[in-house]
Amino acid sequence: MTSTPAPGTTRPGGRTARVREAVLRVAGDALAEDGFDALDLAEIARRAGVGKTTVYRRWNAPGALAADLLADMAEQSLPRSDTGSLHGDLTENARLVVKTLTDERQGRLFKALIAASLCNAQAAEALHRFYEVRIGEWAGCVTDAVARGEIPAGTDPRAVVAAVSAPLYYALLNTGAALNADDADRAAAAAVAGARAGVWVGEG
Amino acid sequence: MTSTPAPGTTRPGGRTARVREAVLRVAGDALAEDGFDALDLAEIARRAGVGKTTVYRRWNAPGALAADLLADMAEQSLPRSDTGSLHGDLTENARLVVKTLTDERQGRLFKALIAASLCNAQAAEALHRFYEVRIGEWAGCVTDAVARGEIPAGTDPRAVVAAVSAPLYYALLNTGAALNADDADRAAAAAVAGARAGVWVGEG
DNA sequence: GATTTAACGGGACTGGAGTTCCGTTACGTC
DNA sequence: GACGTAACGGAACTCCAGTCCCGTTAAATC
Repeated sequence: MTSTPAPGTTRPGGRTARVREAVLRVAGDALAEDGFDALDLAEIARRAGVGKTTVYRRWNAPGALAADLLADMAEQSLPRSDTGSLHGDLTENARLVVKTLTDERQGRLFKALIAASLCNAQAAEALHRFYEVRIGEWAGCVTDAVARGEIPAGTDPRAVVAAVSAPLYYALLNTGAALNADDADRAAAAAVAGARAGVWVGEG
Repeated sequence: MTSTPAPGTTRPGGRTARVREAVLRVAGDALAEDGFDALDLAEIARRAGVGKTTVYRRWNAPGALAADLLADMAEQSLPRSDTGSLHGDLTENARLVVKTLTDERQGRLFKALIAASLCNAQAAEALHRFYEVRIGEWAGCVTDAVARGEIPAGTDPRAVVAAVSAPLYYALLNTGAALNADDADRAAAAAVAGARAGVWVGEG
């Protein structure tokens, strides 16, 4: 389809990389401050000290910019816990999620990125990949628990990790309920209870 | 602040009601088809056979239109199940949610409305109210289960109902995983396991 | 370090979303 | 059924997000 390669791919060196870094940083700030619908590429360019044309050429839509930011975030991996018990590990995971979502900047940023994913196919794909990566990073807690005999063999690790985050995001997005450390602990405890009961044994 | 009352409140009769109905129906179609970011009030007016000025006067922002649609949807209550067991009730609830979210039109509409809620404060409030209403409608399943002695006294009914939907929305929004009846059954089973384990005893 | 051209950047341009103005219609009230 | 005015609707207007054009800079390759 596109006979010409996408801008930034042929010469990803010095200047191009600096422009991308500056734009992504400013875009993150703008998304956290004003939300996805207020994302104005001209404003981003001005704040990043970059030509407006450049931003429109490399990220022709706001959704593509959000997608690129998500791809960048997915690369910044943070290590999982290993407390020795499934309950301990998942509780730490849940508290980390709550800490992130209740952080002023981070919480707004995640909301904006989810909004972007609901408005743009590229951003949607990038967001899904981001969560696949994050879930994969914590899946080891579950396989370790299986090895220790805490939960049944055949338990789907990703489903358990997803079950921890799910009620926290449901509160953030659907009900709008405020989150605290108790919510994190309950989310982890519910996931452990489900795993012990064998709810996620034998998936696809 | 606003000395003049909002348009549509003083004379909510015939014509005004017809305009609102036509605009909300068309807005729902447009949101399901093209998503929230593509919502164009001029286009809505044209399709609804209504003056562009009228739409801008009554719903000055796309988010307000989404909020009004959500308020309308919240009024259309649908009854909960009563199968005689918590597991049976929650499974029916979960399957209903999956059926809704996997429906071509409904799934897209909900995504668009959640996007709207992430871009606009009015829409956010309306969405949160919508889910509070929906959760409240099914809370009786949990209080019944407590009365039957299936789960511990003091269990928070709303938390249990929310726990059923949470993983389904997490799949829809965060991971992008396709949903099926098995996912519904597992969501319900996990909520039951958590409730039996007393995870949601003694909240707020 | 010379050459090629990918990528950047300023400035002019354009299309359409959103606003304003004002005449028309019909809801609510007596 | 007559009146006052809330709400509707057409048309002209404004403003700026997004595009286009073309000259400039610097990354990649030899």
